[in-house]
Amino acid sequence: MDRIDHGIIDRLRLNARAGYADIGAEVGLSASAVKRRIDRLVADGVIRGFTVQVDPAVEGLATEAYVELFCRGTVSPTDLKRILAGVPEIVEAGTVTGEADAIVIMRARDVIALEDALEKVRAAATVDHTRSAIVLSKLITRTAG
Amino acid sequence: MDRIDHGIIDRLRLNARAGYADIGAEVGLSASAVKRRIDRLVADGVIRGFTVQVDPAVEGLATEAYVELFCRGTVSPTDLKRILAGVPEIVEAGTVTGEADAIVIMRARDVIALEDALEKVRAAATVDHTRSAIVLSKLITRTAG
DNA sequence: GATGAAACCTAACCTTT
DNA sequence: AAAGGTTAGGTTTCATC
Repeated sequence: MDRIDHGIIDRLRLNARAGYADIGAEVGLSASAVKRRIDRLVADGVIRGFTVQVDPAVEGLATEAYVELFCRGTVSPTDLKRILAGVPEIVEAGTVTGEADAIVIMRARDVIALEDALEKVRAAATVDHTRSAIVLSKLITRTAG
Repeated sequence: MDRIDHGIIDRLRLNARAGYADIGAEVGLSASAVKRRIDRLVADGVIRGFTVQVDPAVEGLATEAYVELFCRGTVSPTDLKRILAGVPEIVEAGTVTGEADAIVIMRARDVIALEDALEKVRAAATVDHTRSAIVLSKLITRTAG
């Protein structure tokens, strides 16, 4: 993982279908040298895969929300994980510093479906309450999701 | 967006570098028909781009934070977008319902780098203050990011 | 990094509905 | 018209040196 590997990954991030020669021109390497590096990055697990970014509206997952989770007493990350794993609408979740115990990102077809999913989270005995912020307009999306 | 388009996207999701002929064999179309459909999906904005999934640990972006943004007066989503677009550490951002004007997800090497990035956001005249929650442990990751 | 054979992409043209 | 198939060329990939 040197400077050139990072350059190659940056290029692939912008366009995973770019040709080896094009990438090589950017990072100052021949096409075959670029291919050897990419093959190695994939073999080593640095690159996990090549994927496509799709308009969420088309996917039927237009409604997104950031949800803060507040629990009763002390809950271990393992317990939280078990509770959240069963809700497919949860796209991302993590324990956090600050007031809340965890922050959860959810995606669903519409607000109704989102509320249903939220109800599943709230149903857990350890969950005291939640605070949701529904996304109105997406400003930046640099993840593949 | 018929059944075949969805099939093509599913294939691309698994491997964005797959050849047109390979995809065609899966969905029952010739290579050129597949290319025409993919070109159309990109032109129509259904496919936003092709990207790479990288092991976050290797990338040195281990530290993540959810940041609530509070602005002075009224700020348009367009203005917000302009402010946030210049900070590469921002992975996702959107305007939201509730108290905050926007929620921003950031990723950086460590807490120091995160603070630097946060400072760049705060530097904007329209930003009044921010409230950050640093991720302690990731519980669920269903996005490609 | 260069080479050459094989595979692939791409655009033009033709056929089908 | 709109969508798919076929073909031919130029280009890219990929193993080998």
